[in-house]
Amino acid sequence: MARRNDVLTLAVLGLLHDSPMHGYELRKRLAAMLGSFRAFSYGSLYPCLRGLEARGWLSQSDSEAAPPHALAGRRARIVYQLTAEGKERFGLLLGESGPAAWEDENFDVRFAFFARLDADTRLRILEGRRSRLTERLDGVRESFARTRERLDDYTSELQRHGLESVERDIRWLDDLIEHERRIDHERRGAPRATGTTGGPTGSPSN
Amino acid sequence: MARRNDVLTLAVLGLLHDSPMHGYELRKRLAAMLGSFRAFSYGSLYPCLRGLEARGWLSQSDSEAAPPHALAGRRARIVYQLTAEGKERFGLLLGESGPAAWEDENFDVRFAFFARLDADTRLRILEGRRSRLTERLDGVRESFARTRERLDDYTSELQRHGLESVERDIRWLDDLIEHERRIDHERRGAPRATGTTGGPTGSPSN
DNA sequence: TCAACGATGTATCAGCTCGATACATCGAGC
DNA sequence: GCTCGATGTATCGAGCTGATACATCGTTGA
Repeated sequence: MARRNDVLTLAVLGLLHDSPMHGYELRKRLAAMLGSFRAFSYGSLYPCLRGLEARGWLSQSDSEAAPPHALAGRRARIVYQLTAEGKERFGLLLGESGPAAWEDENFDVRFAFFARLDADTRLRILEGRRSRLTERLDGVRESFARTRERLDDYTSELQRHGLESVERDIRWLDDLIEHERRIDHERRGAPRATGTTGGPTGSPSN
Repeated sequence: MARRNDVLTLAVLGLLHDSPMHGYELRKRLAAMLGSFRAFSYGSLYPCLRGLEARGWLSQSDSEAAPPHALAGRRARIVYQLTAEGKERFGLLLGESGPAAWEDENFDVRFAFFARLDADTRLRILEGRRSRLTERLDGVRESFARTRERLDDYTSELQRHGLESVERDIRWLDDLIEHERRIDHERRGAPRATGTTGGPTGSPSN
C-alpha cells in the first residue's frame, strides 16, 4: 500500500464526489487544490480512472446532463461520475487508519477533504500524524547528533534548517489539534464564558 | 536531465572525493548527511556506481590500503575511488548552472558540499535558488487566489501552511545570502568596525 | 559452546510513476 | 483564413522504490 496511486485515488474520488468530471478538468482541480506542491501526471491519472471504473467505483456518465445541442460540436470527452459503491469506498478510505506510510503519504490529500469527516476521526488523524512526525524528528535528530562533529558549517546549517521545518510542521499540527478540541468542546458542552473562546472565522492558527 | 540519478551522482562523487568507500558505507553516509529527508535506495546506488565506473569517473581500489591481515576474513567488498577525471567532473557538476529543474533538484546535495566552492559560485547558486523559489511562490499564490472562494477552511489552511513553508525557505536563503556577502566583504575589504559584523561561529542565521 | 540474531554487504526485480510526446479539436486574434 | 494556445485523451521509455534474496560477521545469552 501507500502507493502514489492510492493518493490519486483518494483525490479523484473526493473531487468526483462533488460533481462528475473528465480527466483534464480533474487534473486542473488537483493542481489548484494542492498547488503544484504535488503534481499528478496524465500518465498516472488516466490509467487510474480506468482502473477505478473497472473496479466499479466510477462510471462514465453518457447523459452529459447539459443541453446536447449547446455542446454538440465539442470534442469527445469522457465524463466520470461516482457510483454508489464509489461513494462508500471514498468514505472508508478517507477515515481509514493504515500503516504509518499510508497515512503520511496521504495526509495532505486527506486534509483537503477534512471537512467531510466527523470530529473524532479528524482528531485521530491529526494526532496520528503528529506522533509519527515526532518519531521521525527524534530519529533524524539522533542521527544528526551522532555525526555532528565531522560536518562543516554548511552541512550542519542544512540539517538545522531541515529539523526546523519538521518542528514547524509539528507546531502547526498542535494548533490544528487545539482548534479541533476547542470547537469540539464548544459544540459538546455549554460554553462557559461566551465570546472569548473561539475566533469569528473557522480558520485555525491565524 | 534533472533525473534523480544526477543528484545521486553528485553526492557519490562528493563523498568519494574525501576517501574511497564501498556502497553500503556510502549509503550510510548519505543518510547521515541528508538525514532521511532524502533516501537513496540500493536499487539506485549500485547501478549508479557501476555506471560511473563505466564512464571512467570511478575505479575499484583493489589495494584496500588497510593492512591485509587485519581484514583478511572480511566479506568481499567493492571499494570505489575517484579517478582524476572524476574529480574534475565533480568540480564542474557542483558549480555548474543548468536548467532550473536541475538546480532545484540538486540544491540540498550541492549545499552539503558548499564549502568546496568559491565565494562567487556559492552566491550565484543561492541567488538562483532564491529567484526560482520566489517565482514558484508567486505562481502558486496566484493559483490559490483564483480558487480561494470555493475552498473550505481546511483546504485554505493547508494552502496557507504550504505557502508559509516556501516563504520561510526564501527567508532562509536571504539569511544565507547576507552571510555570504558579509564574509566576502570582510575578506575583500578592510573591516570597518571590528567585532560587530560577524558572529564567532561560521553558522549563519542562528 | 554454539544457536540466534542483528548488522554488514552486494545484488536484482516487479511494479509503479514521471516527463515528454503525439494527436485532434476549438476559440480567439489579426 | 491562418496561426497559435488552450482543451482533451492517450501512450511510452526511462528510471526509481521497496522488497527481497543471499551471504558473512560479531555479539549476546542460555
